[in-house]
Amino acid sequence: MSSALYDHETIEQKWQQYWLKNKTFKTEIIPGKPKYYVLDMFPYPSGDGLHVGHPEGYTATDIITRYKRMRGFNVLHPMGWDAFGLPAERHAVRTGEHPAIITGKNCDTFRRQIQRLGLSYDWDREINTTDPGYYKWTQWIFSILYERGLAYEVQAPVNWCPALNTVLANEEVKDGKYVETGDPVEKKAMRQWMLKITAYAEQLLADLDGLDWPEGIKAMQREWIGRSEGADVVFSVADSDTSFTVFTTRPDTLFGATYCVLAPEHPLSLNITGPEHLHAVKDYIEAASQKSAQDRMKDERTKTGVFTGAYAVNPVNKARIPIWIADYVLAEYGYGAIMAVPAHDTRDYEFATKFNLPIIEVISGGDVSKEAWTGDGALVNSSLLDGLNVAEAKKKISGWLEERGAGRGTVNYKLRDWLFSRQRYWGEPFPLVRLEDGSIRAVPMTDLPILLPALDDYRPTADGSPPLARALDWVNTVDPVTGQPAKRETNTMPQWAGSCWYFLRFCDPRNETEAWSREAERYWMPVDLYVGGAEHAVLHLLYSRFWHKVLFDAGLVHTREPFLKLFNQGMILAYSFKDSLGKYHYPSEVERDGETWRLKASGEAVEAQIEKMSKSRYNVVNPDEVIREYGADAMRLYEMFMGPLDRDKPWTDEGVQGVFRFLRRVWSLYVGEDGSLGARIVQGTGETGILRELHKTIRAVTQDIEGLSFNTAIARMMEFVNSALKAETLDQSSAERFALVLAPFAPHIAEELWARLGHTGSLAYEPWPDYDESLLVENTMEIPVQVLGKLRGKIEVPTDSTRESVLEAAKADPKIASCLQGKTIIKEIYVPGKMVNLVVK
RNA sequence: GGGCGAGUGGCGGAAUUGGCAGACGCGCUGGACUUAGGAUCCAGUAUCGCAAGAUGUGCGGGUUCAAGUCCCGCCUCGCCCA
Repeated sequence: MSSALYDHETIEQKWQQYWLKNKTFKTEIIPGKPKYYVLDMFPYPSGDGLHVGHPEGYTATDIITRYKRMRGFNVLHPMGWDAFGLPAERHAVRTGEHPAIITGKNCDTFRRQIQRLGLSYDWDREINTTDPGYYKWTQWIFSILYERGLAYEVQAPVNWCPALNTVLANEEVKDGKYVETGDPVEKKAMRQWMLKITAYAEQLLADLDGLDWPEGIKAMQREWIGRSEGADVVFSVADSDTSFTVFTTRPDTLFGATYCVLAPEHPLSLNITGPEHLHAVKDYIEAASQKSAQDRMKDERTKTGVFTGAYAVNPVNKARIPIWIADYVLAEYGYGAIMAVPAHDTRDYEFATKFNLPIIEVISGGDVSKEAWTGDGALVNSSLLDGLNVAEAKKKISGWLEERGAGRGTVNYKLRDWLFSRQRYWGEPFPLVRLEDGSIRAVPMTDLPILLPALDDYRPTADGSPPLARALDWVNTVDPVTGQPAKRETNTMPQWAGSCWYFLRFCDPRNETEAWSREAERYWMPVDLYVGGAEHAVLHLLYSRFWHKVLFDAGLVHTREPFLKLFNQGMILAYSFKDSLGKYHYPSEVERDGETWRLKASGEAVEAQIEKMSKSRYNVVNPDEVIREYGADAMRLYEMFMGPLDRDKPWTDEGVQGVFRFLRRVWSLYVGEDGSLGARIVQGTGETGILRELHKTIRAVTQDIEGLSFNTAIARMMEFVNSALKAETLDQSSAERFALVLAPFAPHIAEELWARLGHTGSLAYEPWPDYDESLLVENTMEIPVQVLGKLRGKIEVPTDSTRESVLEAAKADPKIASCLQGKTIIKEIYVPGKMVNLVVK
């Protein structure tokens, strides 16, 4: 092993095999040793293989993992596959092959690619959500939710995506489209399973405060939960014995309510409508049912509505106010009914203006003849509330309503219950059977897992039932308790299910008798650092927090929150090239010509832009190719060197070459031309200047790793190597220390250098090098001197100089002296160790 | 419209509490070595200027001995919520 050149391929293969064979990164509970749990958002193993975006987060966590190990922590760093999902199911539909087969192949590809990056996962903990040994426990957790009354069935309008043949959760739909594919989504009434996440709304909101998460993500979750304080107010319907409740965030404006609005879906809508209005109301309700919620919100500008002919009685002043039906009120929010206060609500104002409804000012401060006033002010026209401000009035009126049984102060949430069933094959079957009398039985733990049956055809049935309905032998079963005939649920769980608890399974992945042992959960949880993309801000992170809280209440985990610190890596973008027709071209087909890019073949100018990588834009960078050419260490280093971890940044091939050159320079620092240890490396003491550089580097890199500022850490190491290559000698001990510092970033080359420095075995558990503060102190320091805030010169003074001597030296400097000629110094500023500024006149 | 984030050389990006703007890398320019160079090494590289010097962190004000950093008012882009 004495090749002179930096042969990344040989080195990387050698050490990857070494790590695997020696199980270098195998992790076990070591009582008393401090633990650190570093988690990546585990990937869906798609058929396209790894994308350069994946290794960004994985490399970052691997650096932290390797660093923490060297710091003496027992680090849990596992990897697995979130492998249920639609692409595998589509493949099954097309080919008739069981989705487990393609899933297995894809996992193999991902594992191989990830292992080539030299990531230090404990592969003995690998998990796969589609493994019956795993989803058995997903089913078990569902049973816990079910038994705790948190899972229920509804027949309700749900988000149906015709292109996918399945329903979707609220969180998966935006602007009437599925967020992943953009396929349109419509409302359809279906029987579905829901999880009562709303029962945890308050806790999910409150516990955000204690988390070390990006503020933006916390804000998004807060917004999604959408807590609003207000009041329920009961309005009776005039000349009848019915009444309805509205939720309002502005009970203070109750005296300004001039009409009420029911959502078209409101149960009273037709009942209260007078005969002469019935036809119009029916038509309106029919039309509204065709529109999606998003359309209804979007059409805000052109508000529509219809009068019912009925009146409501305002409980505070017995005023009779008309009841309208309008689709700007959504059935899902609050009670599907509002009191409208046009003077102080923009949407109500528009509606009132359009339909000539009265506008009564109850809060002063604006001009309600022009627009709604939504700010604070003194209450007017409000009898008992007059003179109060908004906050005081809210409080007082809530109490007043409560005393009279006409309402009460309440809290409302925008968060809806989680639609938890999907009409798909490739997901976890529900651990439930339905008896002939319609009652539901949870399948006992001893009968889990409920395995997915193999099918000849993975499509939905002709009558639109989910694919599982084809497996008649499977569907028709018996009640495990009574033996009576029963049918299985044919819906499956959404892909989110498996990822809601995988971090718990990683603590104890081979346990066959429990989902995790109490001991393992106590030792490893919570996750100390969780790194992944921001696209999961609401969905996965909210769902798994919810499950975790349920498990906490069930006494199965010991922390309220699963993830202490969260970090979102940015996206890796890439240049794409588009011709005048809008057709994309591969980067290999274009070349630079000064400012413009041209097609190599025709010379035609093309437009270059930085975009998200995608196959259709022909700008995807394949990590396998990068590794083949430059090696895993270069790949890792480049992804970390591109810029701050949390920012989006474009990939450039030249950038990879830059870090590759750095690694070659590192190699040449240690290895001589004949392949043996370089002549520069000496025993005993080397140059002191380089020793100081090393200690500065260790300090900087240590701080940068702690702050996840890997780009600057790498810059520091580059500086060190540049200096070290200029030095005549580098002592053995410094050479060793630098190899250790480099190791978390570029582990293969670091291991190889460590070995060539005479060590046997891996450096993975070597202590992280300390730096010596006293070595960092220099005898002299350079002080910049400004005159009137402008840099005019620099002086070299002893580090322990007094203010007086520094100022004297500054004034004596010839360049400074010439600037001072003919001027009077009116102020002398010396920032110790930093700079001098002389103010002159 | 509201909330959050960003705007610094040709490019990616550095810059404790306000204290030398442009670290490090790419690219580019020149040179060395070489049959060759898209390898490697050396030097240079914010802008204008021969130079002294002047100007420079999206725009306009302000605070300060000193502002990329703090304050006020704008503009542009990204994300989230309406």
